[in-house]
Amino acid sequence: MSISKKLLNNYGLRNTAFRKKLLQLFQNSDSSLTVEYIKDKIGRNNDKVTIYRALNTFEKSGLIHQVPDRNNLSRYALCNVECNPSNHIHHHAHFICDYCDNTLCIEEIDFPKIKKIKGFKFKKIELIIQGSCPKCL
Amino acid sequence: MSISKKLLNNYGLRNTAFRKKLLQLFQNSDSSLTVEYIKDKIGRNNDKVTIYRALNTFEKSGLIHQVPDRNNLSRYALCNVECNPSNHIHHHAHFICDYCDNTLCIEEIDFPKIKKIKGFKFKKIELIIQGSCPKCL
DNA sequence: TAATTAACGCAACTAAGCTGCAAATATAAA
DNA sequence: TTTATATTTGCAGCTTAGTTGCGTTAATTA
Ligand SMILES: [Zn+2]
Ligand SMILES: [Zn+2]
Ligand SMILES: [Zn+2]
Ligand SMILES: [Zn+2]
Repeated sequence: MSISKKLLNNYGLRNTAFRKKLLQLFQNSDSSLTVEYIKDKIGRNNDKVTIYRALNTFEKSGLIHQVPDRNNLSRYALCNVECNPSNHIHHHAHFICDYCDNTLCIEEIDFPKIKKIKGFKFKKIELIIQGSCPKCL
Repeated sequence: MSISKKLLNNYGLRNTAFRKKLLQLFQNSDSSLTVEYIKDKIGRNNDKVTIYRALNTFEKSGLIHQVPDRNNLSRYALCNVECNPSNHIHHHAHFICDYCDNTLCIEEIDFPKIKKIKGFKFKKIELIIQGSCPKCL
């Protein structure tokens, strides 16, 4: 399913000019985006509240997913096209660069199998790696 | 080396009444603590700034380490006694409970070996698991 | 085109965490 | 023990990411 089709279908999202611009920002980037970056790129015509709400909506729809950020800010990356509101689980690692503060989704890593522990129920496993990214190495 | 001795030795930390109380809170708990919890337990005589600064100092000394929190709040847990200012790396997973919002250090999990990827340098690997803890299962 | 409903923009708010400074307390020196 | 020095604490006020409410605007539907 194409991303614009998902935008239309899921939750009856309306295809507004702002949302198209926002989606393009993600598609034109090879990494995740912070609100600050989006604010800068999208121009100050659009309010930060609009950005926060759109990100929220996009996340619920399975268009984007939140990724960890070195400074604990809201940060999002595109999902693969298989995600949707009810199935929205990723099996890739996230890499945080200590130097450029970027976060990257890394599909190349074999996601570790974690064996159960008595007394716990595991629902989601996240692997976060810190270090230096190709640009900063 | 005992924990209170570490408090004295490392970084020349002064053994104040507040710090002893704070350290005891950690020692008397089997999980990690938030600032909110500390505020409640320690009484309102002590200012939140004092708490934040003490936590910061404790972390630098290798007494405690920050753990992930479900709501992105500051949350800390005791280190094992081997930690110190210059060697402060943990090889255990962190478990976040979706129901009681607690975070637990889990030593029982075999920490996965992640193989290198060309272009990256990995310095630290974190494993974060979500689900329900024994109390909430 | 008109009616309906969702999205947007603005202003004001919330709350975690930080900074600066003066007063209090712990340690070291005399 | 007293004095001097350095660190910690408490207070007040600040910063800023993210949220809430509400009236206006724009997209979809009939
Ligand atoms: Zn980098
Ligand atoms: Zn990702
Ligand atoms: Zn629980
Ligand atoms: Zn831990």
